[in-house]
Amino acid sequence: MKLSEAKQQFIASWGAFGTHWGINRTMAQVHALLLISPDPLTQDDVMEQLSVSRGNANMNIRELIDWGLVDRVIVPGERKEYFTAEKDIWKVATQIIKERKKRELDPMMKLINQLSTVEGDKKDKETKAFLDTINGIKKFGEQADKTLDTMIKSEESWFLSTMLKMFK
Amino acid sequence: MKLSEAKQQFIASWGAFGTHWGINRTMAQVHALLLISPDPLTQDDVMEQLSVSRGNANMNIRELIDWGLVDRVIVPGERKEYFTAEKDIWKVATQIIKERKKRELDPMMKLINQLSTVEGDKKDKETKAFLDTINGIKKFGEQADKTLDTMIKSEESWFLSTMLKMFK
DNA sequence: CTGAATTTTCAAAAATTAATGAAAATTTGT
DNA sequence: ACAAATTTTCATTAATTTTTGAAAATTCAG
Repeated sequence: MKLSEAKQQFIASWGAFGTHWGINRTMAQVHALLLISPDPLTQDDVMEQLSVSRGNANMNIRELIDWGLVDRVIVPGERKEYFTAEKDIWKVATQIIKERKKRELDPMMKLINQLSTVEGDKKDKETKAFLDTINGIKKFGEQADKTLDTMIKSEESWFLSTMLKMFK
Repeated sequence: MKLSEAKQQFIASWGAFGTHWGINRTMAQVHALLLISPDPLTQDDVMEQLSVSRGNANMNIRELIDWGLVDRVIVPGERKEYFTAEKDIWKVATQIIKERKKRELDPMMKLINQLSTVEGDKKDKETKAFLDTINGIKKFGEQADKTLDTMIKSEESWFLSTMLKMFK
């Protein structure tokens, strides 16, 4: 398989993959493109290589920056902004976990905690079933919360172990 | 907060939550409804309680059965089919992980393995960057694959122990 | 300060995804 | 085997999400 073909394949598949995870296709494609680019790219590079409009490229690049997956790079003597993606896939995973935890797990747990205060007779079948479900989710969420925090915090030690692996 | 209000809240939020995970709103709502129902429900119960059409209810119930999250229940002396959801949230999580692994991780790894055979000079910057990314994903995927298999096979306290192993 | 380069916004259009509901198919009791 | 009950299908419609591109805002060199 030729490189150009493999690149296209990777970008297309990463985009399709993203849609299964609530991420829009273009955003995932921009991320894929930056992941395999040795040097930072400009918005125009992204527009051209993915055949998307200026507005679309801009929105999705900013969204990736929000997610902490892409950084702006200043190139001395250049007016345009350049963008680059974090290449260490373990760091990418950590960052995604961190953001999704913040955006999804935390609000869900807040809601579950509210719902667990529902008034009603615990002898009532409907009430009991509701509370059993809510409390099950609560316990699960608390465990997930702790575990994910541990994972997120241990980031630095992964970096170290990754570096060690690199040199042997 | 009253039970009826809490139920509505839970169903609506679970539905919204689902959309962040590539699951359609109605499917997540049907799941939520069955999770908090002490007894099995019929398609008509689902249609009525969620105000959705027959076709929609039918499609989403079947999809949940495909995912292994909902079962048909035979009620003796009744013509209609009844449906019930697995209530143990740890089992629910395991089942979802199992299915997503099969539907998403496995195909992605197949693609990555193909792409890692790309021809080209490893001295070329573009080729090197591509292969570095692909190989990084490959290693990550292999580790994730093992870890998820362990999680699927083991009971209860898998979450913390396996996750910690993954990152050390 | 000026104006050209660049980035950002956002209303409208396009594309995608989900829902409806009637018809077709299937199941089951008699 | 019949027919009523129930489930499933799927073409059409509706809702949602994404993309476009031109205008507005911003940045920055001279």
